[in-house]
Amino acid sequence: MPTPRALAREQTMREIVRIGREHLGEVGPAALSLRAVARELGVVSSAVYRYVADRDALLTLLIVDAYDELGGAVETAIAGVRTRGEARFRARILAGARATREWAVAEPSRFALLYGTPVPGYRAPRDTVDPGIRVALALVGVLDEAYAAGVLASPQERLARPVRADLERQVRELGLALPTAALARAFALWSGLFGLVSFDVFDQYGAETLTDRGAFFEHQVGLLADLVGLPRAARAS
Amino acid sequence: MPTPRALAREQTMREIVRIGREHLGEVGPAALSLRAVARELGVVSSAVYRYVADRDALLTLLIVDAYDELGGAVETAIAGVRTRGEARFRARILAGARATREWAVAEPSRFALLYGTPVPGYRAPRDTVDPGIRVALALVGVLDEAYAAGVLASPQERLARPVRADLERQVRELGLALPTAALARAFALWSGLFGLVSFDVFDQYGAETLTDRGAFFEHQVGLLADLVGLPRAARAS
DNA sequence: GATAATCAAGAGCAGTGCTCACATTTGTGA
DNA sequence: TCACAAATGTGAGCACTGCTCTTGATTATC
Repeated sequence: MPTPRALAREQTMREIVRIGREHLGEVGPAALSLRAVARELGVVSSAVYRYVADRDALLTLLIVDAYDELGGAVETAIAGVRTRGEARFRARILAGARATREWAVAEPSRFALLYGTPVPGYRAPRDTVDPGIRVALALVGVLDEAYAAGVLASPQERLARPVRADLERQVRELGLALPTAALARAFALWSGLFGLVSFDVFDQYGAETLTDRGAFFEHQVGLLADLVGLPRAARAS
Repeated sequence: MPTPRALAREQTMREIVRIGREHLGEVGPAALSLRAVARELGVVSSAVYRYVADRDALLTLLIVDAYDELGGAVETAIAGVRTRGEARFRARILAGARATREWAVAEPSRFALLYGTPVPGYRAPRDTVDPGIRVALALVGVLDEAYAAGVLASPQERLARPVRADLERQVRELGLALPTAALARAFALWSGLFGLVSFDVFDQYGAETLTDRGAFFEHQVGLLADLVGLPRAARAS
């Protein structure tokens, strides 16, 4: 039976995260201010240190929060795909990628918090790694299923010994059916996806280079899906 | 004939950039302090505003500086490739990619300044876009040559209309021989490369996932080179 | 040589993260 | 029930930040 004080504490905690998230949306990670959060919480600045050790601790809270939301969005997007047959895997990857981009475009500051410059002096604690790889796991999961269904082309390039060893360990730890070379390609999909989204959100293409970034993204993800060995919908039968 | 004062000014300017670059290496973009630069310059904090309008202006200076160095490194790496025959294009792309990663690993803060979270409230001015695409241009140049030499496979996927229009304009403006679909793939190479480097520099792979990141990177870039249509060295003759 | 542009200094404003001594509230064991 | 201890909030304070403004010194130019 939780004491009322504990309840109040939990609620204050949630409130802090809420306000932090809100401010993050307005100013970006580097400018996030504990004092401003305290102000909006209606409390003097030093009081918030009773709940949050550090500015870094607040960032960690917000990082986990953001990872969770992004991970959830990608997972539900993948789960919501209704396509049937061999094309379903490619459709799932596309849906997950689209969800990633849409979340990032809608929440650029939070995306930046996760995949941009690490905040100065900030070292990610343990709690952030599990939610951090959720998106990657979702993508790899789809590819693993595709492989099990015999839809995924098996790459035949050879891997250097240390790379092979690392990937074999990953395959074991995650309990995958995927061959190691295919897992390597899954990594390419993952980092490629975030390269695309970063360039988009951080405006790395010139301002007037692309008129329809959504369509461009779609095409690029299609290329990544090719790379990873997923067949195109229109089969050359 | 430049007056001595103008000379002094230029030298001070260079000194500011030098110190800024140095501090950047220690603290990261968000924590870069004009006051600290002034201190090390041996001058009171307000004096540096005679040379640099803003903290943002200093960042712009450093951004251009970093873009130039990275661009130069990539260009000389590409120019230094001695491989002959059809394999030379792939070797050049690999060399450029390697140079990118090596520069980024050696200068994580400056890489972050270029490709990480845009600094809060910072809007890139005109001066930064030209040096900003130097790496991209170098890569595209290699691919264009490869295409002209008949070594680059021509992709046959179709492009959505807005994407095709944008890419066609790019082809025209840059005076490329490359088909638009190949340019699309060149973009994939570009963003993929920076996705890889970002993940590496910003520690996005778990801390203990990869034991030999250099080898892993090499493999991944190889995949991107495949994607873009460059033939592997070992031909299946 | 007088005038005007340039540069440096120093004080000051508003903001930041964070610490500490202190007061108040709240939970708990004797 | 009451005293004691833990938890929570306050306000002052330190050292730092970006940036502005006034004042004084230096330097170029007419």
